[in-house]
Amino acid sequence: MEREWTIQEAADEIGITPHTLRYYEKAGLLVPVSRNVGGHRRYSQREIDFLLFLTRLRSMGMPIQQVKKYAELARQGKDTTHERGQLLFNYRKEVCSRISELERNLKILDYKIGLYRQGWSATDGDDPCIRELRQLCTLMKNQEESIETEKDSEFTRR
Amino acid sequence: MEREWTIQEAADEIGITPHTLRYYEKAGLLVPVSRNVGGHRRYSQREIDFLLFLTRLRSMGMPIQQVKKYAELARQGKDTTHERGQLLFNYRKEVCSRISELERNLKILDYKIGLYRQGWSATDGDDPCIRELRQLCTLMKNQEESIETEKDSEFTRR
DNA sequence: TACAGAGTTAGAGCGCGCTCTAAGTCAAGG
DNA sequence: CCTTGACTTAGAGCGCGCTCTAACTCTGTA
Repeated sequence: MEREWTIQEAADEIGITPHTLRYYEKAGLLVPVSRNVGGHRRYSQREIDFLLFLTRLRSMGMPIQQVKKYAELARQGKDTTHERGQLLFNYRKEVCSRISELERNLKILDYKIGLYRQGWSATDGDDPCIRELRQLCTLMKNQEESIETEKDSEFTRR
Repeated sequence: MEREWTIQEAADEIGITPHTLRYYEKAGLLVPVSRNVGGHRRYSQREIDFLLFLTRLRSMGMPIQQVKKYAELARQGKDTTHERGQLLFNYRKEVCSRISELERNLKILDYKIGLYRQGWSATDGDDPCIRELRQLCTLMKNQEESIETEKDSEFTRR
């Protein structure tokens, strides 16, 4: 076996464009990939798998720089296992709080949609529950501001 | 009463900067706000409330253009009630699918974190469950691609 | 009245993450 | 061998959402 993929094949497999794949390489998300005699890139299963995971991180919203950090650690091998775990664990917390922020904001959206379903419009006068909505919005805003993620808290190798 | 807010006060209330507030006005998210004799902006409670809601939309990730669309409809008054409801309802669906995408990706993250907790590293050889992870990643990728939101489906004024 | 500090404008700049271009090289079927 | 299409590079461009600058004006307290 030892199958190899061209850049187009790899891109299709991963769900990005060849452009982006080269960009990721230049940006340091991957170590320069091997080439055939003519200088064309050839991707191994291992690289595809790694990229599949990196694109999951990206699609969760992890910034390129942080993905790069993770990739560099992974390249450095075993010594960085714990640090990588910590990095992913911290990011997990971020994702969780983003999810709950979305869910909190969704409540406001649902409240408004509810009003619209009843045919309400601002020109009827104030939103009947404007005070509640105002409170809700201000609350959300403040909760966002107060999210000071206490870092490195609970990830430990057991 | 009829309290008015300066741009700085309004910005503090809403949780953005005066710069951004002016930018929103220029971008058409608000109709040009009233001025005092010297030409300084003065915000009313009504405008603050409206902005509080718009910033909720923004922090859910709604693009400026779409927020603008909503704001324009709101300005046009009662006739657009249903359309505004529809707009918010469609966006609600988007937010929901983003949340579930995040949750699906979180599973992959948790899986990896689990491996790291056990002290695993890529240099030990392949991820012990690489086939599963690969499958999982590919699956996520495909689910993302196949989200073709059937628009305008279920919002109806009852 | 003076003066610090807050406000005004048009427009430039920036960080992010791609995305595309141009000009050239390689691969492979007929 | 020729041709077509995929690949290569360095670097420019872009869309988004702010964010800042410069040069100026207004406000309000001492």
